[in-house]
Amino acid sequence: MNSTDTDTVSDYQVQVAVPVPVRQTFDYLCDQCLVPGIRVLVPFGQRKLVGMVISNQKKPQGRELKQVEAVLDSHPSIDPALLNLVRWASGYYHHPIGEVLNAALPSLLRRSRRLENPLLEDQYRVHPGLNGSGAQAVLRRAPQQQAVFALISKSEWISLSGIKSQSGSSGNRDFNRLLSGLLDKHLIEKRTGVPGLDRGPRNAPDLRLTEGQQEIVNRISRCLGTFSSHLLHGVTGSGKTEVYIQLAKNCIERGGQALVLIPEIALTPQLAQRFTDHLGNGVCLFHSGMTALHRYRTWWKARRGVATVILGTRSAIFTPLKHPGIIIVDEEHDRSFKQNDGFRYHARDLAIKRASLEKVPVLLGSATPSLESIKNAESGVHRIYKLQTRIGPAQLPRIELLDLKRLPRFEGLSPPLLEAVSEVLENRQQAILFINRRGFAPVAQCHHCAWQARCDRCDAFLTYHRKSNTFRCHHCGKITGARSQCPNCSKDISHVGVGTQRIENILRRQFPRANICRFDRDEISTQRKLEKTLEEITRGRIDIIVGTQLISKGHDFPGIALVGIVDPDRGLYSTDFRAPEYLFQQLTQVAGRAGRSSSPGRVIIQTSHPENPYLQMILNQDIDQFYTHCTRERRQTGLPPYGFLALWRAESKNEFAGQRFLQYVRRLGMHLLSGSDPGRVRIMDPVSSPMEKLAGQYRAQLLVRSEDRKSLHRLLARWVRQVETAPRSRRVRWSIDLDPVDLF
DNA sequence: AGCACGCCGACT
DNA sequence: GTCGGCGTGCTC
Repeated sequence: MNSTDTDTVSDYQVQVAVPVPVRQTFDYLCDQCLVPGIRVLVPFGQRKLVGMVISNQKKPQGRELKQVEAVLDSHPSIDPALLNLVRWASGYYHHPIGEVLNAALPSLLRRSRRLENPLLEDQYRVHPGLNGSGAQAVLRRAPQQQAVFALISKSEWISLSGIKSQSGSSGNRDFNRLLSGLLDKHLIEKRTGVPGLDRGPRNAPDLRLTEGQQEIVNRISRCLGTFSSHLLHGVTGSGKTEVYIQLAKNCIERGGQALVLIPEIALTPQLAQRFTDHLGNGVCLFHSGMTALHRYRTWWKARRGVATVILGTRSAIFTPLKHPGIIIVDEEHDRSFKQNDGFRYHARDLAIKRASLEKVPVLLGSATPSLESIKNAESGVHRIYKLQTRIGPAQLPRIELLDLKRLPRFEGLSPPLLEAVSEVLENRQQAILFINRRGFAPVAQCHHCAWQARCDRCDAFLTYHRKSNTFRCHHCGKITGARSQCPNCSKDISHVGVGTQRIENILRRQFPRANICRFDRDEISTQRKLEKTLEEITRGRIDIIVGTQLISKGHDFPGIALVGIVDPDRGLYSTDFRAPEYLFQQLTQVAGRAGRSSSPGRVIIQTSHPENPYLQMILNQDIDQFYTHCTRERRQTGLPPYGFLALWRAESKNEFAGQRFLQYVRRLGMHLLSGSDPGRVRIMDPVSSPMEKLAGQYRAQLLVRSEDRKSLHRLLARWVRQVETAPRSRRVRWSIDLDPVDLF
């Protein structure tokens, strides 16, 4: 253990976080002073792990420690502000710091790989000592090489990827061989370099702001350089994106970088294009659909200050910023900002925390802000701005309810809705039919013996998919071949309920001449298809779009005259206390797709419960009434944002193990509560999850409620520690979810 | 999480 | 007699 066999003297001791699910760090010796944020390779039991230095101290003391095996970074790969965010998140979410760090690092750096510039590439140019005609002669009998040579001679220093993209789709030529051929003949030369970044905006259309938009930009811009938080509540189509872009522009002019978070990759192509149009290709993307290398490149550019705007999803909240300027969270209310496995963080909340640590403003924007943000605005935490009118000639759509109790239906569609669609077609406009359910029908059953197609791994029905003739479980993803006869009595199976495929089907029969497209995850499976479909819709080549919530998020279609909501009723009767909020947000968002040009647009909602108060509020587009109503309800019941929740979850292959474990967790918690100050914390009883069986696992949960955050956290800090060290915790998979959004 | 150690059942 | 099941403990 001592350093007698080597000449090194371990003068330093470092505290290292290691990616193991243990709420604890480990100390190592090393012969140089390592600053926090540096990655190290350390021996850990029988293995070697990549860990990160959290703190250092001069004097090693006490017991024998192991040596750091290798230092992987010469500069911290996580800067101090980001490390503070990680520390804070680890404490707030009661999650092991090593795993939080893992979420914060690009995946390539989680391995024992040294920090290297991922932008370096081989570049080629025509050999400077060459005159034009010489090459022609040499390459007369090598047409392929000649083509590549011609390409290279057109530009100064071109990379392999540049050559590939410029040569078009002419087969898979072996460019490496052709290039080495040219190199051998000394016709071209090679270097390793970083591609230049043409930073200016291209074909930038005018960014003309309305008075309202400009006023908001001005007020927030005045806050650049210090922490402040802002909520932009702007109706759909009111031009929030222009506000973001102008703010980013102002921030860049002051030498800062803008971090922009968006809910899903689904809407990146359009949004990314608008940002690059105005801000040039300093705009970089970061989302899970990219390769690890591409994400690493964005990470690198952000850290070097080369990227001026980082546009990304949830996990982008951890991209390093050399000159942090502003953080923007678009569609702030969206649930996809919450990570729902492993390290369960909320990117919007981390954005606010990060802004305060980096001392920059944070802007949350939405047409339907979360109740959390509304409350924060009312209590003065956020400054609030409103955009209540649409830009240009566009007006907000008219909303109508159709009472399904009085109407016949054809495969889910009532005559007045079909009539409205037909009217839209006659006027050569476009319609969206919204049904938040994929597949053909959600239930397949036999009318004779009551057999129903169920998933054997989940408590759920199988959804029939007609196109592939399969039964699919939308919860665990299992796919089986569909059957048309009942397995018990061999009678024909009938399909109950509607999904996008069934609606598409009936529409094709009703309107055979219309161009109909389905817009759901099954149909829009790749980025490529998404872009293609969006373009077809924008060009007016599609008449009717049948879509799930995939269609409701952020897209800006000019020609939608009608939005039909086929079945909102599922959202009216849910056990989740946030169901009304989600329903309101979802319907408002999808209704917002209508009437984005001069004609106002129509929204028709079919429902069997037209008297429902929430539907009435949506009908009247009375956002204030909705928020007042919900706020009062949450306040009375002590639910978020007027109360704080934590949720223990446990799952096991054994039907009862989860609940038994949570029963034990509850006893520990009650004991802790009785010992010290009870605060205002209440521990509920363990229950099985709303869908108890999922992917073969039985799931249970235990809700903890508190009137104040402090007592909840004080309790959890000790509680989690006890649970973690209890041997029986190893018999189930358990986790703690702070501020849970889905109580499933 | 992984990996080792340890103590019980069915195998060449 | 051993191979391997997974319960338990530990990782600076």
